[in-house]
Amino acid sequence: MSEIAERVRRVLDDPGLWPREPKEATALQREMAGRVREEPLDADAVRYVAGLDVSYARDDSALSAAAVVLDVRTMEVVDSAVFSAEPSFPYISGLFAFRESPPVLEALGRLSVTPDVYLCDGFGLAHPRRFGVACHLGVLLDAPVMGSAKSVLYGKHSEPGDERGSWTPMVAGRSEVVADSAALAAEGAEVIGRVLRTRAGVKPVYVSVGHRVDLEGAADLVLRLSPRYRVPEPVRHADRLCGEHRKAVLAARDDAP
DNA sequence: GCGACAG
DNA sequence: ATCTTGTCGC
Repeated sequence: MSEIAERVRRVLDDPGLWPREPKEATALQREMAGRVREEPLDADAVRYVAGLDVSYARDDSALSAAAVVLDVRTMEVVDSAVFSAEPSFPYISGLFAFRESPPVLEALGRLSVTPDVYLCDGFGLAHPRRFGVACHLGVLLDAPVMGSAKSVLYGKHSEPGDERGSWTPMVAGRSEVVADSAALAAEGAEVIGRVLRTRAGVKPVYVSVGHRVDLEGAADLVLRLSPRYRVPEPVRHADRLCGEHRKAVLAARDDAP
């Protein structure tokens, strides 16, 4: 069994990490947030990136998670894994990780290639308690994780320029669009993420540090991973894979009750 | 108390 | 997230 698979098993089997009540989950986030570490990420040294995503049935009766590993140097898929089950935690904004992490970890435990860094479809530090799913997975695995979300949950930001690669900082505070978030950052506001235009003229993505990466390195890598579409390639692949898997599971279930 | 609210 | 066809625009 791989090192990651062992770590995954240990984490999933620890009942103390998976509270059933929102109140306890929030308390656990506050506790675990102190373990997040920001470290320099040399995007040039990264080779394998794992994109993570989860797909749900409309009635919430099933879910499928996928992890797809890409070689950044060729942008080719080198490994992938999926896992299906029933949701064990409701969707509550801010407690997203308690719903998505278990199936994602199960998928990660089934990979053969060990990723250098993981990319979540969601936030890391850009979270009310500075502990989004990217931080959560990072701390549980003690691995480099970054987050790339498609909409804002928390934080003030201004709109980046229309060109691909243009960006503005996200700073702590209630979700709000401001005239100049870079000025707020320069005045000392806590920078929690970056609004990044991965495709000219298209809505940007929101990048934040999960664990053991830095914002600069994460944003650099996310941009490289998005040469053509708004959403970074590893996440696009994972999105497609878990969606197909989830549909297949539902079809099989309704086909042979 | 009211509104917001990753996927 | 999911349910869904066509359609507006470069």
